Amino acid sequence: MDENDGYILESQVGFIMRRAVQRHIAIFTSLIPNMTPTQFAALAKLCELGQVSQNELGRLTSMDVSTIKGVVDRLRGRGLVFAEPLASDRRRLILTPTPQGKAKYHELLSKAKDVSQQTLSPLSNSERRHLIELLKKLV
Amino acid sequence: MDENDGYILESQVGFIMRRAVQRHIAIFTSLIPNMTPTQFAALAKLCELGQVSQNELGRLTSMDVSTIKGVVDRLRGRGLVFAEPLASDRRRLILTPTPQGKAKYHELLSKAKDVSQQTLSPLSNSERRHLIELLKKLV
DNA sequence: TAAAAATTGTTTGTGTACAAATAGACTGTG
DNA sequence: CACAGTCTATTTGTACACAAACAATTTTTA
Repeated sequence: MDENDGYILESQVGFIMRRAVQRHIAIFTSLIPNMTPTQFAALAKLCELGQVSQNELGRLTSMDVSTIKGVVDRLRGRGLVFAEPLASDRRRLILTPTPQGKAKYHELLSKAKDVSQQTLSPLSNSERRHLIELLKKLV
Repeated sequence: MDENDGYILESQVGFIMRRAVQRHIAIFTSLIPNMTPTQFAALAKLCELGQVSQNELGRLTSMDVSTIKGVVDRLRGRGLVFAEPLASDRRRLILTPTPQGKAKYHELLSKAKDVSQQTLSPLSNSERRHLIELLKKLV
């Protein structure tokens, strides 16, 4: 009997996805050195919506409550996001992008597109579409 | 012009991959509650090789030197891995799976296969092969 | 052989990621 | 109205992930 019993680590979907994400983050970091992919995702979604509570932003960007708190705190610390409790529901912490936050988002948008392109650069156009389609079925 | 300028967060490859990895880790955790995917990868590779240095194991499993140290320390703490300095090159920390480590690996192997299958369950067989093929081009 | 370069491992600091526990605030039903 | 359940946010603890700096040990090369 084979020791591995037919289990090849390098062919497991989880292992490969982890490596693909690592490569993507490296590309992101090289093109956008002073912001993380997670921070950009939160800022982008917030700029798209204009106004949203912290937990709701977390849900929309697939971040756990304590993760989104850390991300938002860092964006607030950099003056890109403004937060205040909602008067009509004092549980909620309402977030708004600051003018600098909006400016930063628009400034980084084309680079963010480059990140996606560069991540997908080993693939043809039809392969890119196909990959996105398959991955969307996996979430 | 549109505010988003054609940038749809939910369609960016990095965002989708992050979500797919989150789902995969959730599946892994539900089927194998007392070990992380990373720890299992390190243990699996070590059992496959029988003997390897810590940094080399990190390279083979795509883990940074400080990441692999933490992972190995936890495996050692659970008695699954044995470590000792190599006499002929005193920089190297040589790792070996303990008998319990090998037993644990073989015990978890079929569940690890289930994790991969369940992760890919929204896809047909040909889609699964295609996804793996495309992802391998991305690493 | 002596100095320079490379390799291995450790440590520190920052940033996700998630589980679990907690507190405060709202909502719905009896 | 009361109170049970739900929702928001915070806090704590564990575990990756990586950059950067460091010490110790080979290896290279001048």
